[in-house]
Amino acid sequence: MQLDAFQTLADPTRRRIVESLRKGERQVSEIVREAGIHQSGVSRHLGILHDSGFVTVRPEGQRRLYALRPEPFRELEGWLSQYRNLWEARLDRFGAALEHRRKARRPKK
Amino acid sequence: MQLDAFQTLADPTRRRIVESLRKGERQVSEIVREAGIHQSGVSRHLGILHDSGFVTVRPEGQRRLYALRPEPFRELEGWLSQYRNLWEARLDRFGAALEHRRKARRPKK
DNA sequence: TCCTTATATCCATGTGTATGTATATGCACG
DNA sequence: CGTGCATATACATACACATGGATATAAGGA
Repeated sequence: MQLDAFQTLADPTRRRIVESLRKGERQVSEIVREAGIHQSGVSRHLGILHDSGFVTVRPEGQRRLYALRPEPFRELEGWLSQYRNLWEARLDRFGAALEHRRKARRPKK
Repeated sequence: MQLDAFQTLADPTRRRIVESLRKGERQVSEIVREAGIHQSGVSRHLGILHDSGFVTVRPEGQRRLYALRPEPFRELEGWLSQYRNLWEARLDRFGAALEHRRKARRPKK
C-alpha cells in the first residue's frame, strides 16, 4: 500500500532490518538471524522496504542481496531540516529549563 | 502506550499538526481548523504528541497553547546521522553537482 | 447562576497491519 | 529428474489505532 518514510520506519522490526543493512548488502537469511522474527515476516518487511524505496534487491543465484538506498534518508533529512532552526536555537536559550516534561498531564482522578 | 519518534510521526494527521506548530505556539482550536479532523481527534493526537515528548502545553485561561520541543528532533537527527555516510558517499559516486561542499576525497568501501 | 466557549475523555466501530504456519516458486547440484 | 536450500506469497488471526459522536470539565462572561 506504499508507506511513506515515517510509516516505514515506525515498525521496530523494520528499523532493526534497516540498521542491519547499514554496513552493506545482506542476504535474507542473514537478516532473519538478526531480526528475531520468522523468515516469512522478514521477506514481507523487505518487500515493504522495497516498495517504499528504502532498499534495492540484487539476485545472485538463489539468494537475494538487499542494500539500502540513499533517497529516503535524504528525504527525511529534508523534512527534519525544516526544524533545525527550532532545536538549534532552543539549545542554548532554554536548555535545562525544558527538562521537566514529566507529568503535567491529567489534573485529577 | 508511549510511542517513539518514528511511530509518532507515522500518522499523517499528526505530522500535519507538528507542521502547523512549526511557526510557534498554537491553541487547539486553531489546529483543529488546519488538521481536517474532529476536535476530539486533535486533542487525542496532541496528547500522544505530548506523551512522546514532541510538545509542551501551557494553559492560558480556558485555552491551551501547544508548542514544539526540540528533543525528539535531535533524536531523529542522531539516528539519521548514522546513515549520512551512506547517502553522502553515494551522492559522490553518482557525481551529483550539488555537492561542492565536500572537500576531502572519500575512499570507497 | 446560567450560557457559551475551549478542551479533554469515554465509547463504539472500522480499518490496518504484524505475525506465524503452510505452501509455492526458483535455483543448485547430485 | 529429484532433492534440498533460499526466498516469496497466501491465509488466518490477533491486536493496535484513528476516527466521530457524545459527554465531562473548566473557565469566561452576562
